[in-house]
Amino acid sequence: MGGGAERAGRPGRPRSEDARVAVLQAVDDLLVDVGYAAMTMKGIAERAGVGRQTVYRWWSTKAEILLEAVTEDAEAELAGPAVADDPAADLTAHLRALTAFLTSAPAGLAYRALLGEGQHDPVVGGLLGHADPLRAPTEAVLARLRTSCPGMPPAPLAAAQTVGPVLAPLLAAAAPLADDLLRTHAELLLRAWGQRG
Amino acid sequence: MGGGAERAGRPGRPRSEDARVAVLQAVDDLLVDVGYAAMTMKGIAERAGVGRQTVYRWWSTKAEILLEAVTEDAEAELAGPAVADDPAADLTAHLRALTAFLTSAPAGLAYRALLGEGQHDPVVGGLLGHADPLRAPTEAVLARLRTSCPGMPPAPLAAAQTVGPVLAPLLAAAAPLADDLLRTHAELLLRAWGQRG
Amino acid sequence: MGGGAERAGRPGRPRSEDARVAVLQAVDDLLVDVGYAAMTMKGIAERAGVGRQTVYRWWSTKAEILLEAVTEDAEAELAGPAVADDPAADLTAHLRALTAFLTSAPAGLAYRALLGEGQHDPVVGGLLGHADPLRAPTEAVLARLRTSCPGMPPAPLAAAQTVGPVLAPLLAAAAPLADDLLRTHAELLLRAWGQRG
Amino acid sequence: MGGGAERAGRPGRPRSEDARVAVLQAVDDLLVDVGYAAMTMKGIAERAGVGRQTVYRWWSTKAEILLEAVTEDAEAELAGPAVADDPAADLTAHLRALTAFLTSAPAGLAYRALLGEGQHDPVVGGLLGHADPLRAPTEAVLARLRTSCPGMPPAPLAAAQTVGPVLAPLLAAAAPLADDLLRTHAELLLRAWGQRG
DNA sequence: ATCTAACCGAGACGGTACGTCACGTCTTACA
DNA sequence: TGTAAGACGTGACGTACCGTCTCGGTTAGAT
Repeated sequence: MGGGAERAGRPGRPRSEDARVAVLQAVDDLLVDVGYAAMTMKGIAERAGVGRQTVYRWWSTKAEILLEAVTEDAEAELAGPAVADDPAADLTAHLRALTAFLTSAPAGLAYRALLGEGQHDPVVGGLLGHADPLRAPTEAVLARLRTSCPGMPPAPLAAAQTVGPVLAPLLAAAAPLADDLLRTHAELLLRAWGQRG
Repeated sequence: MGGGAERAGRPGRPRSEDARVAVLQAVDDLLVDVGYAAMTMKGIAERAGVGRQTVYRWWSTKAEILLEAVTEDAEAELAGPAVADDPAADLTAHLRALTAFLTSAPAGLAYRALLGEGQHDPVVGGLLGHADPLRAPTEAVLARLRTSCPGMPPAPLAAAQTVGPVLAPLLAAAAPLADDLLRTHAELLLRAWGQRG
Repeated sequence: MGGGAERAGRPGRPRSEDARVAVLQAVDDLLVDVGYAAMTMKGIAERAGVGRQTVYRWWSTKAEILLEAVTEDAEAELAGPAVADDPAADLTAHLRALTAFLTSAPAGLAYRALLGEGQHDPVVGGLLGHADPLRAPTEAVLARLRTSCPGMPPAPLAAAQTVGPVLAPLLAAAAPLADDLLRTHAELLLRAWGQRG
Repeated sequence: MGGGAERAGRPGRPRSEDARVAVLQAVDDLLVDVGYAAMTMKGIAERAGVGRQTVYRWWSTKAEILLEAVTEDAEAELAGPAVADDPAADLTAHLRALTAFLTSAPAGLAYRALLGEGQHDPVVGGLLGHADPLRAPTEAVLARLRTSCPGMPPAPLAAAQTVGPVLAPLLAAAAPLADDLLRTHAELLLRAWGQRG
């Protein structure tokens, strides 16, 4: 991976931060310009103005580069801006942010591309499983709701019930849930979780 | 697509059904043997004992072949076997069948591969949107439940709430929901839908 | 070959003269339009409006078709038009006709193409050796000259000395001998042959 | 062409001389083993143990490779070994060497193949026109003869009269002139050139 | 002020899949 | 039987990208 542990006074020329940033930027650009499938390691190196070997030295696959490029951005873009004191409004706002992220944000497109690649390549699937950028924001929302939802199920199911109905139509049909259905979704979740099982 | 309209007494040698079947079988085999990513048009043709041009004549991409290979099988494997008279049991059984299909069945693996490809290639995404093999079985179950669920939301959301929480963890983390959580998921859905909104 | 022996009351549909002529015409056209190298059996059949199998039934290679198409034309185009009573003028006229045939006439281009193919394919080389369209006209001229040339060498060498200096620059450099050099060539030949060895 | 201008301290990995030599050798071998027509770029690359792209990087066609492979060899093989003081013997020796080269020497076979290809492909024809391997040796012989031949015509015709009668029967009939006719040919040439026009 | 080691760009290397083309054969319906 | 049409298995085409390697050069810490 690109990050890597810092190395103290090692001899030799240090890694070029310019090159690293140029590669990450090139990946972002290419994803928008040509799409994930048409993106190649060769193309990334050329777009970044970087030697091919330099790319291979720090990353193994385009998915790895994309994951690094996307990781920080995702959390920033998904961080619920203002928290309403109304649970339904709070949850609905999160669902809307999630939908917007997945359909419009560059990082969201990258995430969907990675998710797709994860179905083909188990290594990518594993990386995503450990570094799922959707998890932290979702768990933050659920933590706020937990006090008013005594019947909320264990975290994995609660997260799946929250995110799944938003994610699935996007992945399976490339069509997001309508905006009013997001609100209905939030209300139904809270109703189900409202009473102790 | 491989099917194509029937043609009456056209001149020329007719399409070889042998070749068509051999290609579809080869795709099934290769998906299991080498995985979607390592599957190539060249490899498909060779495994099928068929000319490369013959493959290209009837299909454009490996995704198209896979979609044809999988379409019929999917519905058969997902057809709810026995319908319990208990709604919760009925729904839970469907969710289990769905999980099993997606994690174990060859057609399920193919579906996930296609879903992944759909994130990269909009054409494949469109094909899946129109021929989603999960839709019909799910709507059949929901139709049975509708009488006892006066609060069930519109079909798109109801289907998303049913399938999404099962699908999302599989796609995002390659980890299915635990079996008991499927049961809890079903009960929570029925609770939310039980009372009129 | 296309010609073939006549067959008396054989059963079945007789060979289509239309198809035969269309193929020969197509070969002529294609040679001019796209050149020999780009000419294919498939293209010939399509240009002739004829089934591919029909071409293969009567000819094996494009060279064979071309040879049949060219054979008659060649002698006609090379038949010395008017015979001068001056041997030098007679010979020079023949050399000029030969040069014109090889550089300009469609049949001449076809002959050069066949000659080229003969270097690669011994079968074509053999066909040409037996059906050389240049031989008969050349021998006719030499026969007329023989009375005034007591030193003319045996026919193979005489023909080679006559035709070779015209042919070689064309084949090796795609550049014909200049017109006045043709005249000089004729005069030198006659001088060499004029006195008994 | 394979040669190319020398490049000073250019960046990047330099061209592999091993690969270049292997390709030229492979072409020589294949010409003998399978003939020109059956020789393919793919086959050349495989026989040379070289990537296909490497072949295409430096040469466009098999003819180009063959031309490079043959250029040096040709002059060496045709260099008149010993020069007799008798003009007729000198010229006859050259004609015999030429015949042997064209009928037996590997480079001669390659030259004939190129000559054939030149009839189909004008690019090859042009290359041959500029790099005709027969020209230099022939002109060397004619230069030696010129003092004793006051009637020798301009160089293009003299060369054509010398080489043409040897070359033409080989190309048109795949049959060389008989050995004694070569001697006769030389004597007739010298007789024609001996007296001033 | 070297020396050494790791980095950098460029680009050629042996491979392999791409999608297309033509090969020569075959299998139809029709004449 | 001959014919036009057209699909068949085969295999070369020329291109693109793979991941590796080898150049000349650069940039640091260690000597």
